[in-house]
Amino acid sequence: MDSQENNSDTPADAAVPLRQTQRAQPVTLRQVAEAAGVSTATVSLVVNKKKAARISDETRKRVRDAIRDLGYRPNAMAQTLVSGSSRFIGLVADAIATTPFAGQIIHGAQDEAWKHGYALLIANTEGNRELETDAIAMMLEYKVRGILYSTWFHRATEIPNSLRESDFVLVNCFSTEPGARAVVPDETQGGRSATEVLLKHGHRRIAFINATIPAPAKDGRLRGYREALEAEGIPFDESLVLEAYPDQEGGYGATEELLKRNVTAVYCYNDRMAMGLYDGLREHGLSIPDDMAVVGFDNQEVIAAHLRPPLSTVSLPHYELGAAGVRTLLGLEEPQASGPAKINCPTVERDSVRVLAPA
Amino acid sequence: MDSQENNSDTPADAAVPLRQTQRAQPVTLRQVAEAAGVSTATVSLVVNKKKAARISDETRKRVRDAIRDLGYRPNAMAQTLVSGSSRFIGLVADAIATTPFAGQIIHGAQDEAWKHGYALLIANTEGNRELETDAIAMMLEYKVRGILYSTWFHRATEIPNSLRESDFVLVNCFSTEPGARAVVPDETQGGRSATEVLLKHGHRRIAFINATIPAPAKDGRLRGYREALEAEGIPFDESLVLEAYPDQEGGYGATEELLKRNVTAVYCYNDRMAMGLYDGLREHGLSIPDDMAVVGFDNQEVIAAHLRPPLSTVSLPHYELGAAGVRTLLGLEEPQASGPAKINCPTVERDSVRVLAPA
DNA sequence: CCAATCTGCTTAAGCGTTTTACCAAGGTTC
DNA sequence: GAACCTTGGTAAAACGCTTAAGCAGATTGG
Repeated sequence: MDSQENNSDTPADAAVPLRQTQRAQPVTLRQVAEAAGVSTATVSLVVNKKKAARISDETRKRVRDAIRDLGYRPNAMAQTLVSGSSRFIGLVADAIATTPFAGQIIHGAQDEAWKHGYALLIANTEGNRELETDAIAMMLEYKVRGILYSTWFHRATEIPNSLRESDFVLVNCFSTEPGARAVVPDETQGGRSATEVLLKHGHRRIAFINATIPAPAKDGRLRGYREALEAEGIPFDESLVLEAYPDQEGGYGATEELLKRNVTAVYCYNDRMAMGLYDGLREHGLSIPDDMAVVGFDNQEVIAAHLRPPLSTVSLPHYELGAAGVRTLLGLEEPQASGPAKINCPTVERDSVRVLAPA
Repeated sequence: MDSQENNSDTPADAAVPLRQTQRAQPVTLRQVAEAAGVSTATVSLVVNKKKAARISDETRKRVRDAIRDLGYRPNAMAQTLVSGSSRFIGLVADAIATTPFAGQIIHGAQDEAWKHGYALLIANTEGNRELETDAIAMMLEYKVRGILYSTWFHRATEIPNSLRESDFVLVNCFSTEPGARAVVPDETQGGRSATEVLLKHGHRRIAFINATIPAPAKDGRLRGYREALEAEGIPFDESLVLEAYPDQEGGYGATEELLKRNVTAVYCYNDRMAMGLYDGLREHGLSIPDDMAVVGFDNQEVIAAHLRPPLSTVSLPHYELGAAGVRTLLGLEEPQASGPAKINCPTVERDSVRVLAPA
């Protein structure tokens, strides 16, 4: 729709009054019809490029000229009203901006929705149940095609009741309820990948600093670690798994314990812990990756890419989650046999891991 | 609207078939009217709580019961169609997720829009002009109340032509064109505040590591630095202003030069530079804040709050920008005499600055 | 007891589209 | 030249809602 060109032969600033007229009262189909000397049906047929419709080229042109001259834009509300279904997809998020994560979900959802001709309607609930109900109500009133219900960290969730009135997909969260479609990151595969990066570089004694707080990520990332070790024939050694609060302080605080383990590499539950650990190791005069190889998890760009040395890590695929959520909603994704669809967490290799020098 | 309670006297799982019926064919006003034995006008009046309308309590109750039993939701499209103006505000962003910043703008805009009964329609253009035109067209077709046009970093911008067909406000960017409303961060005040944090703690020889790349921020933050010094009667010393690429590497690389300046404090163009500088200072065995006080700019949470020690900085008020954008659009903000409205950049004091020990 | 007012509701037009059914005029066919 | 088809269009209903105008019946005023 490139109808904003100035195709009149008046000077450019003549557009100003025109514009204001338009702003006050948008041009309708009827006006176009009158201008072109045809019925509204004809204009509609031309606008929608109906192949089956029999409209002469001459009339078609008259209509198109009128559209351009008047700067006509279809009223999507009216279209929706008659067609019955809107081109909206709703996205309700519990924390739009607490982390860059939610932003990525929005981004992925928006791109994918757009690709299929849908617009994204977003609402932020800040974890507030009442706001959430209102937000969902609003979306239902706008007759959205469906709703993406997302959380900023991977967790189990309850399905709000009003959500059931619409088609919906859980994004980055899941429910035990049968039949609820959901997409989540594949934590186990991520944990496996993180560990494999270390294994690939020759490390055999690898510590894992897990989180203290329970979460699907905690279990999955540990499972992946075990799986990777076992695939290499390395017996799982419980004493190499530490736990700390999953932030910088936690990583920093775990340094002492870690050094007692006599390992050559460590896999941290997340990048923030790795960031803290960097400080701890540095204080002990140890260098990364020579004295200790480190991998993180999450790929929090601002941190991981800019630590010194840049941190090898595993990406939490938020963009993909948003996009896959939309595809699932629209039924474009293979339906899962059971449980949530698991999205791959790709490895991001940087400089915090190097081939282990022979001892 | 709490209409999803199950108020029938059938068992709870009777809700399932009901739900599916609804999904197929949403309940309309007319159906409610029939169920309640009144006209659609009456239902409409009850739904919209028109005070002036004369409806008996008994009828009112019958209608409300019918609404609840049927799970009626008004069709916002139809409402919009008749009222002529939608309750949408569009937000077009050039980079939704490149940084957490855009997320904050969305968040602020969403909250404020919501407060005034508007829903946010977002589009991400990734800097692509064609996508942008399409996105704006879509918003115009949905008859948005107005459009927020935002950029992820503060800069001058051209106003896309189609944007003019609607009410609009530039957010985090501006145009030289007269009459274009805009909201931007007050870089100069921010620079002043950053410097004042240092001055307040007794520092007098304060370096400024500015960015090499031209931007409103570069000029404004420098101006603020000068103003703050001059307000304290400290002459501006050009040799204390360094320049580096505004990222971690840049900050790290500036360490040597900085140390030649014999200063007790440094104000960095942004947090990422400060992060790099932390590394550089640490390599020289210097401690923050004892050997060098540091302040940053941007308040990029993931970095600033979690550096060791946590970094004092100045906040880029993205949330406020989004919110102020909405208020400006709705005409709730005092109109600016001229130029963009400048939003305050608040100081965030952490531990990277301490009172200067007497020499 | 008639007019005026009030109460409680309904009727119907209209918002901007889409779409089905239909129509008139001209061209073929036989 | 009647029966048919084709072409190029139009008329009108419908989508779900709001709202101004109207209309009965009850109540009040004089």
